[in-house]
Amino acid sequence: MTKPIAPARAKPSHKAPKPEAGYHHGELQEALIAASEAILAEHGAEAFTLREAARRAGVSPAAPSHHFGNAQGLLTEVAIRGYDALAGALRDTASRKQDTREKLHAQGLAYVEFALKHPGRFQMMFANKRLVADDPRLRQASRAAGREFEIIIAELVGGTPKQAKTAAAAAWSTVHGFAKLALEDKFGSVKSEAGYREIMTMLNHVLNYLWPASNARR
Amino acid sequence: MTKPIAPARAKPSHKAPKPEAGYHHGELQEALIAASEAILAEHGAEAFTLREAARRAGVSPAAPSHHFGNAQGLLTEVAIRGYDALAGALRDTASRKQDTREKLHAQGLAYVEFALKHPGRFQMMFANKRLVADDPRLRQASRAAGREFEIIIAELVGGTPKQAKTAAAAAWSTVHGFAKLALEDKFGSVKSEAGYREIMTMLNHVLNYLWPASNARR
DNA sequence: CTATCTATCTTAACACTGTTAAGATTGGAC
DNA sequence: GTCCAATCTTAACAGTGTTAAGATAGATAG
Repeated sequence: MTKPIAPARAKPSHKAPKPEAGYHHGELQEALIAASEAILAEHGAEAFTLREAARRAGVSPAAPSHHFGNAQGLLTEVAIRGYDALAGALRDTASRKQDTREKLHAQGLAYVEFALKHPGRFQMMFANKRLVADDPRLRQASRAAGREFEIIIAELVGGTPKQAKTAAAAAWSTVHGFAKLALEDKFGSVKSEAGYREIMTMLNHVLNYLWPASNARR
Repeated sequence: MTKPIAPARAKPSHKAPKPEAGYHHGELQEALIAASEAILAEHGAEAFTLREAARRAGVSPAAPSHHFGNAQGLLTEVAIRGYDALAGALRDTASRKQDTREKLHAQGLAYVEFALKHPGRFQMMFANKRLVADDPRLRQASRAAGREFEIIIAELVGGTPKQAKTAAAAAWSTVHGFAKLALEDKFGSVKSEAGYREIMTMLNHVLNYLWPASNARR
């Protein structure tokens, strides 16, 4: 599945000057993924439609099946990239701080920021039933993102691996729950810029409130 | 919308011994809600279908519209009852403990237990886009459930109302995030009885890990 | 250079879905 | 006893994901 990455843009050298003539080439996968991400960004996770993705990519509704099998396959690819982006954001954030405690705090902020700025993608990443939940690459991408947390946590709390895992689960739960509740407007509207900033300062308080405990326990 | 609660079961006294003859009467709302809850319990939130709910209630696909407007209306009613049940569970749980700290801990366990035992209902309660998100009764029911947390939290941490709200948000985020992540299999499979118990003991550790801080700060 | 092969895409169809308008049926109000 | 408003059905519409069968194009082999 997912093809061998395509032969690096095979050029139709003799005819058709524009690459959009007749048939798509190796770019369809990317075009479909991009189209899907655009839908998620513009209208949220529930608005995704395989046909709309195909429409935006300029192909027939049946075309995606040859590359991704079905809608779940395409969305799984989108989710994998989402986890990669999330892991990258968490890693970048941590790298910008010196103090371990600050790294964790910054990661918490970055996690929620990611969720609130890319709600459609974020929701889809955690909509197992719309994905191929047991896809190895998806599972690995998800675990890799979680590991970014564990690395900092282990540095902070020490203890046995199991203790670190529990602490990481606690941290992840907090920021994930906060993000989810915020996205469901449980802390007020997140649409306006003012609402967004209010929620982020609230998160700041929440993190300062909960996580000092981890610091004291090493 | 949602009708004036129906005239208390108008009996077809003279004909038709069985109440299932020809037309439904004041019981359709209840029948549809029950059918919807059954679908959620059996196959999860994504499996819900208005037509299937109508099918189970023994009516045509168009019948629900007269009572709930559309699918969102019906699901909103289901979500309201879900929040009521959740609030009741949280209240009952708290009432069974003496120590405030234990009340909070027990509520955390009860929250996740509710989510894991009624995943379909729980997921639907937090699927704003599938509900009439601004329905006053829904908002009130949601707030009432959240208040069960705030009551205990305020008792535990004291401080200003805003501090209490922040602490409640922290507590709610933790258990909500844990439940959500568990439901997406991020802590291992929750299907088996063994997996369920493992996750609940993990939650126990998480709560003991995070919330003692609240205790120390009063 | 030509023939063939295989991946890619389209067309057409199927079984679904939610929603709506128009008509039938009912029980109770007047 | 007649009308009325609520309730339900029938029928239709636009839209969905998926599949099978056929068309097309690019690469490959002779």
